[in-house]
Amino acid sequence: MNQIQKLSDTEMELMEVIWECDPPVTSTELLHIFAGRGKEWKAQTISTFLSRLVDKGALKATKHGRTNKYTPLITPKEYKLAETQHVLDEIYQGSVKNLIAALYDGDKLSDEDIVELKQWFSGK
Amino acid sequence: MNQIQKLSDTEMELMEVIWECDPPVTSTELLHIFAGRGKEWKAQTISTFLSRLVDKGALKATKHGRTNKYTPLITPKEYKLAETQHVLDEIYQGSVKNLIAALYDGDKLSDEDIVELKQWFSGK
DNA sequence: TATAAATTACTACATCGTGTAGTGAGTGTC
DNA sequence: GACACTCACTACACGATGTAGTAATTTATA
Repeated sequence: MNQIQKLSDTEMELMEVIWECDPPVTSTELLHIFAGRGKEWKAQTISTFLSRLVDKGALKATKHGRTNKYTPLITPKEYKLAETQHVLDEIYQGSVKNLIAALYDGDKLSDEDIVELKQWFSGK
Repeated sequence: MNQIQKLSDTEMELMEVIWECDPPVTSTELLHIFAGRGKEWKAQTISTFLSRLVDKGALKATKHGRTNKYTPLITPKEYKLAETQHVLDEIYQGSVKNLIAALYDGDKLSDEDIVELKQWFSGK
């Protein structure tokens, strides 16, 4: 399993977009997508982030002629799961029960939540 | 509810110790506690962290003569809960069910976990 | 085939958070 | 009143981050 380094907010923004539009993508495509959303980045800015994402193991670059095509090495699911696992380990000794209990004790579990979860578990 | 800023690793280390030994505490007390654990910090280093923790809203300082006494403004529970809530909101749209489902889909929920959780929920 | 246009790789740089600590000023203590 | 201690303020190096310039390479084109 690939260890993935923590991504910064902007790096995540890039990844979200890359995950959405079906990869592989080029820096120019991304440039246009972001321009369309009002993010007027310079081409180099995008390139820098792409390189860093490659360095961090989130993307793979393959040269097609003069252009790089970037492909994700992780899925959003995997990344989010890793984040979650991290929190779980750090704060709750890896125990989901501890997590749930903490939320409950902290009044973060509404009655509806509980009903929903009971139902969910009854299906397992 | 007090908004608390994110604490760095070392800041958390301080907080953990402060939470353990019953507050309020002075910088000198902390200095000795850390010295006892092999953390040979300068007095000023501790002081700086304490100020920052005050700035971040994690501690309150009250002057007793020349000395400051520091009292936590949040409990470990509260802090951890806030962290958890943050992740929950960021990644799972605040839905505990989404979280659980993601863990399940990612094979992070063992059979024992499920049994344990079912049992826990049956008590609610 | 020489040149223009595009894209990447390398480098730069300001800003911020962090870990670590010095200095000087104020305030109890003897 | 001299001394010692503690705090507030300031400093600083380092790494991450956001942003981008420059130079080299490569492709399309005149």
